[in-house]
Amino acid sequence: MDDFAPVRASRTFEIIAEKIREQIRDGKIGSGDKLPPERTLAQQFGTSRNAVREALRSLEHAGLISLHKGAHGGAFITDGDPRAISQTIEDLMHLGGASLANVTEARLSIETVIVELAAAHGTEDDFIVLDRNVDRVEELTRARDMAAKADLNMEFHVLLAEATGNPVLVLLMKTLMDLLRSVHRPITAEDTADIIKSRRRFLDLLRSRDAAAAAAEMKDHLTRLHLLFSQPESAQ
Amino acid sequence: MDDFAPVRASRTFEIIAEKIREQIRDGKIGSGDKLPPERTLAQQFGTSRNAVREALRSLEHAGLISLHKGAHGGAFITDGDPRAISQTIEDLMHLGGASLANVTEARLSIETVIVELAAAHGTEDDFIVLDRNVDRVEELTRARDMAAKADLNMEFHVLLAEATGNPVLVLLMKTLMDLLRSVHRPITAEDTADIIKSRRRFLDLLRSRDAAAAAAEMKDHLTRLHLLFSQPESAQ
DNA sequence: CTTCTTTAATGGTTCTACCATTAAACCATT
DNA sequence: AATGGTTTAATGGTAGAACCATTAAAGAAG
Repeated sequence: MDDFAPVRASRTFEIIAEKIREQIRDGKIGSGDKLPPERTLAQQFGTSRNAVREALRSLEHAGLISLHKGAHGGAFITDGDPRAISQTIEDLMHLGGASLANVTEARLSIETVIVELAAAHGTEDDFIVLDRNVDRVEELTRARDMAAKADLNMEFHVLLAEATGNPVLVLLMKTLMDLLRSVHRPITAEDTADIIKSRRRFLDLLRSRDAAAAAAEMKDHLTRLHLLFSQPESAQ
Repeated sequence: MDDFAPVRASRTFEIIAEKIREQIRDGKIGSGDKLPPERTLAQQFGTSRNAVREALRSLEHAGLISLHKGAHGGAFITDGDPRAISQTIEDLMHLGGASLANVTEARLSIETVIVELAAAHGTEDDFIVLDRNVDRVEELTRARDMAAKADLNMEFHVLLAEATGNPVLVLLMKTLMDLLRSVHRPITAEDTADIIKSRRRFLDLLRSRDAAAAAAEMKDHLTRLHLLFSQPESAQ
């Protein structure tokens, strides 16, 4: 591996960014808090406003802060936006030559693992949240609100990841969903009844802690969707 | 999900960054190429150098470019640095409250999947590369070069991911390894003989395309290491 | 031919000024 | 009093010029 990478903590804006990161790590500032205005920060750190801005730019790109203009604007600590990662992966995909099929395969693989862990560690509360999601999908299907339905369908997978109790897996799933969303066409109306039925079966299996059967059900469902990929309209 | 996010493509440095991204996507500039100097870019885009610098900052944080000072320095297109993602995930872990155990669990899960795919899609060339890695680990063990050995051991997992032929999985594995490396203590000398033996068995199973047995061997090995975690010295 | 010095290119930093947007305070009309 | 417009101050965004620090190459000295 390429260890011994040049250290370069020399640049002042990196130091500034690191100091702010520290404050977040140490809990001195947390989600929702506002950082002082740029001019104040520049004075406090004894640097130029430019350096502060470049530091904020870096933190913003990392999804740690979000900037708002105007009076009572400023830099606010976010609750962690996974889109930062998605963007990065998307960039690297272009450089590394990854395809949509690669993303899909990775997603299928991770989903399988998540199902197993969710069956093992998921609580009844987790399952109820999943139930509700399916209920809402059913409603929206009747209302023919396809855009909202697509979002909910993606949310299902994220909620499933949350049932594992592992934030890292949640993050990975969110990232992959975000990636897929950026290239997907609007969802179609068809197959929805099937999806809902499959989901209900899946949740039953999850409740009975039958990881293998649940994984099989999910895999079955996903590969069926996977087939739709090559066709003009696909989804989720 | 939180769609309808504020668009905000207004800021000029974002437009600049996007233009450069486009050039990379369209292949007009590629890995290793050098961007024009900041002053030139500012002139070309008709903006201030400040805006250009903030755009470059963003691209740098994304791991797309790397900046070098001095004559013949400049902004060079990289081949995609996964450390950008690691940093981001590390940040989000702090915000989201993820633990080292969470990372380890995620890694174990993904590793299992990777083994299966590697057994299915890996070529003899891939396996040879893995053989060589184990050979080198053996050498370094005799030479007692622990630092280099630790790197090689991590490389093994990345190489295994490469055997799946899926760049996304490679990226995920690199990221997780990078995360683990940042918190790991130096590897110990013990158990190395076991590791090497286990790896050789593992490669044999991989060659015979016995995904299940290979996964079992790897899982066995990893969980044994996992146990060492709670003890003062651990590794890889 | 080697070694030191100079030089020019380039990113890093600072400073100052001004623009654009936003929310709140204020005021005027109804 | 309620409504609606206007001003104002706070704050991020942009611009431009000057200077510093570092680096690699060219040139000078030995």
